[in-house]
Amino acid sequence: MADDPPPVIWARLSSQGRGPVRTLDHEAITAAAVALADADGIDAVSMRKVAARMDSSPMALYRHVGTKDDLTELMYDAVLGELDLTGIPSGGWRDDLARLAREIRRVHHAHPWIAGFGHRPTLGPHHTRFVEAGLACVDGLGLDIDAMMDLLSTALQFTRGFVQQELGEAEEQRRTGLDFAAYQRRTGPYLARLLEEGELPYLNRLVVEAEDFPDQDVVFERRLAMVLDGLAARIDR
Amino acid sequence: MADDPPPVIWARLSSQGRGPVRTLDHEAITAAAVALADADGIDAVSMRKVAARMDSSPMALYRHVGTKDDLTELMYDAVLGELDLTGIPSGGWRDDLARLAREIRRVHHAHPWIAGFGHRPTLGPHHTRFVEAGLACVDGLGLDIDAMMDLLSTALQFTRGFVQQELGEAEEQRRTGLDFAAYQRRTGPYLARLLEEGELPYLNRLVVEAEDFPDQDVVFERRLAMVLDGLAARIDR
DNA sequence: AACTAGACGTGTACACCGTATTCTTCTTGA
DNA sequence: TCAAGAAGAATACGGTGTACACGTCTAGTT
Repeated sequence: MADDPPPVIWARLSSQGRGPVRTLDHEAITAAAVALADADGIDAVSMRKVAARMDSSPMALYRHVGTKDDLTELMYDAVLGELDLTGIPSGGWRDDLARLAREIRRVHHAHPWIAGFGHRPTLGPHHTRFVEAGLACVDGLGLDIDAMMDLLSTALQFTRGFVQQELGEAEEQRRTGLDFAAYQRRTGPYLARLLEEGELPYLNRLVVEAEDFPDQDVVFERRLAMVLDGLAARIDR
Repeated sequence: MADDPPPVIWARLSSQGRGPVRTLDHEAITAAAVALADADGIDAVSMRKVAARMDSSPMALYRHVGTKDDLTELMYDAVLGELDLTGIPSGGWRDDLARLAREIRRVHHAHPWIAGFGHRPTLGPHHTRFVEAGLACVDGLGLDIDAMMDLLSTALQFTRGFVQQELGEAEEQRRTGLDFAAYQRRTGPYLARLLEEGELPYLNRLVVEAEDFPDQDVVFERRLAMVLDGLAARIDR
């Protein structure tokens, strides 16, 4: 046996053994990192700052997380722990999927920094719990597991795409410290010049005709309903 | 007048004036950065490495891009320039939107690093061209601009959500240098332990019953068709 | 009861990052 | 002719992730 690869982070969450009593554990570290990201954005999460927030030293964290990527994976799963899945599945697939989608969107609003994550599937406890709940919503419809996954994933992939775009601009404003007015002041002159050239009729219609500040909750519900209509057509087939 | 805010990058693409002849311009810088990202991933794109690739110095780039965020915006728009929009709109909204979605997915496969971007709307020439083409696809259906945007955005937001998940795992593998076998070797034992505990019936069904290596092209088309079915229901209403 | 293997946290160090500042060199408009 | 100012280079600063060596504390073994 040469080199066992380093096991996945979820298999490394060991308990107290030999040695000094712990002053740190991965849960406290994760919580500190999440708090930092919530307060100052994901860019503010550095091993040094997390350590400082815990009155510890940067390298001490590496006893518990292995690498910064591990920490971000822990952060992501921790946030998924805030999903409210009570009463799911209820038996009505459409309402259940809509609830899941709204919950996903809700935690993204609570922690906008997760929108930038790759969202690769992990084996974290909260993520697996979420997948279980999601597939349970589309069980009993006479579909095989692949078709069930199609339904669930389509709804959730749309949701994440929506949220990513929705929060992208907001996060950018927070990151650069510019509010929307400042953004418009910056963008306006160039936008005006573009429109004057007259080559962009639809961009022009967007500026002139589109609702100015649409309620994103309403927009989300409208588009989600369309997606769910598409799933319904598949189920009734 | 105190401090004009620095204008948006697209308004700063000046031409030669007084001073030494340029050896750099934003197009060459962008191309070098994109090539670097394609070859070694987005993390390899640093001002120093881009400069080195151009036999220049890091600070020379700042004559042309202002900030690294500007450079990434230029990179993103440059990649959108690879979208093939010929013949769009053709008059059939469903085929057109499907083509747009496939094109978006195609450029993501060609440049996987763009999946991690916030995708906030920019005023880059290729992005605006893309929006124009997209809205043209859903024009003439008797819908106002907001409803048109709903149709287009729903299709594209699903697409980006799909692609982001699809490429997340692949990018992670490339970044960590682990192929799928190594990933499974790493993940397998923990996954097996999870399944043995018997609390995750659907995860178990996924492992046992799901198709092992589904063709992602097929999966994408299947889900995209569902989404477009949902849009059709809205249009025919 | 004594010993020791190993876990825990610390300090230092290295290579790298984005970019502010300063400087020399070159071109062009007046 | 000449000054204004743009291009690019050099240097430097404060930040990053983390490798490595170290002293300290404890649980299990002898």
